[in-house]
Amino acid sequence: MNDILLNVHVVIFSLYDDSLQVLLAPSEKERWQLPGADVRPQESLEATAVRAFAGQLGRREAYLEQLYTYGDPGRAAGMRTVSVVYFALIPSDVQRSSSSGEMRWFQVDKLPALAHDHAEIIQYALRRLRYKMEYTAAGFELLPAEFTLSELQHTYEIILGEKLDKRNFRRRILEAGIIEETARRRTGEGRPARLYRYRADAVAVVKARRLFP
Amino acid sequence: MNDILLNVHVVIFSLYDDSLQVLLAPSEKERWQLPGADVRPQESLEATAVRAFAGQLGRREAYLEQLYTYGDPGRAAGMRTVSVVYFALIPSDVQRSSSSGEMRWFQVDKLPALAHDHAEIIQYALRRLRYKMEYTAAGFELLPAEFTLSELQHTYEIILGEKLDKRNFRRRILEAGIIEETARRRTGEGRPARLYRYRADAVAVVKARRLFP
DNA sequence: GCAAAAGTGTTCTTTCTACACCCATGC
DNA sequence: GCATGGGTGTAGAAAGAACACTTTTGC
Repeated sequence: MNDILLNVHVVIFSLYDDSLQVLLAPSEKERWQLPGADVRPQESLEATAVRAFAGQLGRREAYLEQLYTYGDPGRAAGMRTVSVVYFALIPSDVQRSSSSGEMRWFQVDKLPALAHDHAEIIQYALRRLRYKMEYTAAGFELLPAEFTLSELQHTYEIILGEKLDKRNFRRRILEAGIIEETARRRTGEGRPARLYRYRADAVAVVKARRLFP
Repeated sequence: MNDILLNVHVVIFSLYDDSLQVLLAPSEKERWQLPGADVRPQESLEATAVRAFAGQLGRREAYLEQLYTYGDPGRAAGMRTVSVVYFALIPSDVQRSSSSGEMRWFQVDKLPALAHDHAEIIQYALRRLRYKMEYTAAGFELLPAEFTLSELQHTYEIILGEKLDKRNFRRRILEAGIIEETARRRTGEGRPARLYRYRADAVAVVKARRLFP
């Protein structure tokens, strides 16, 4: 059973510049890879996942979910490697500290050459993210704590890759009862927009049916 | 990175006696556990999963899907253990060879005392199975190659734990186009029932919306 | 001929989709 | 006062839910 290397990788998504981005670390031979870390003897897999991108992000907690475990022989050059892969969603207002290490953000539709099977892993994570967005309220995890309905709709449109109807979107999300008004408004160009926040008490309110599109 | 044990376990579901059953192997101290095996150096995780219950079942291939990877320190007594868990669906017409080893089938609602976190794992697998049944056509994997609509409906009722309307069920499943008539009928008590089979060409026909209830 | 399971349509309700104009602010 | 994004309702279409009787066979 030994001679098998066990590590954790994380597909970290964030919304930036009107596009969905993934955080990657440099790898050998001009390639890039998913941030990762080896599992320490007394550390949970989730803790390893968090450590894989610690320092890279602000304090605020990210949404983290286990994605899949890849372990076929021959998927990595050299030693037999089993990778437990997580995916994380980072709010768009956290510091994108380009410091510490040489990690960089890439648009998911403009990825560089990737090591091993990491391109395939990202595609799978993306599928899961889209799926998740349709049935649950995962979109909030990519936004600041307070957001306007337009920003939220925009998030869904970017990830799902399709335009949504403004009135239907608003009706659905308000009826679902997963967000609530705040007293504040965001001002900018045009009429100020009311700010909403995710309802902490509405964790599993996600009903049976699809929320979106 | 060493000192971590990597193995694979499988939650094997089958339909029997009008109830959903799970295959378990004896463990220490009067407890039972999910069938499992250690990963060999040149073996894929899926192959390990198959090996974990080989011999126990007939030749026909089972549906196999990765469920989750459990790896928190302290989840198993002794050495730090990471378990990649799969779940499998076995057609109800395969031989239930009680031979080879001492494995036994248990009703999911009458489980014995289980080792480690295996009770929790089975509960999670059951949730996933129910979820899967609603959105996909997974029910067929628990039935023989040919089956009647009543048997299929019965399968769904057992797993979802609720009665379904016969006419609506038939309409929906036929409109979904995932099964097709055969020329044969099953005879028994009452009027003979037409036999259907799963359409091999209808793999991903599963549309956007829920299939069932 | 009767018990047992198979098979078959319609109506009502709910949900979904498509669609266009007025409002509040900054410049 | 006009450009910019915010905010609002309704009607027609589609999907879902509820419901009861006839048919075919074995005994």
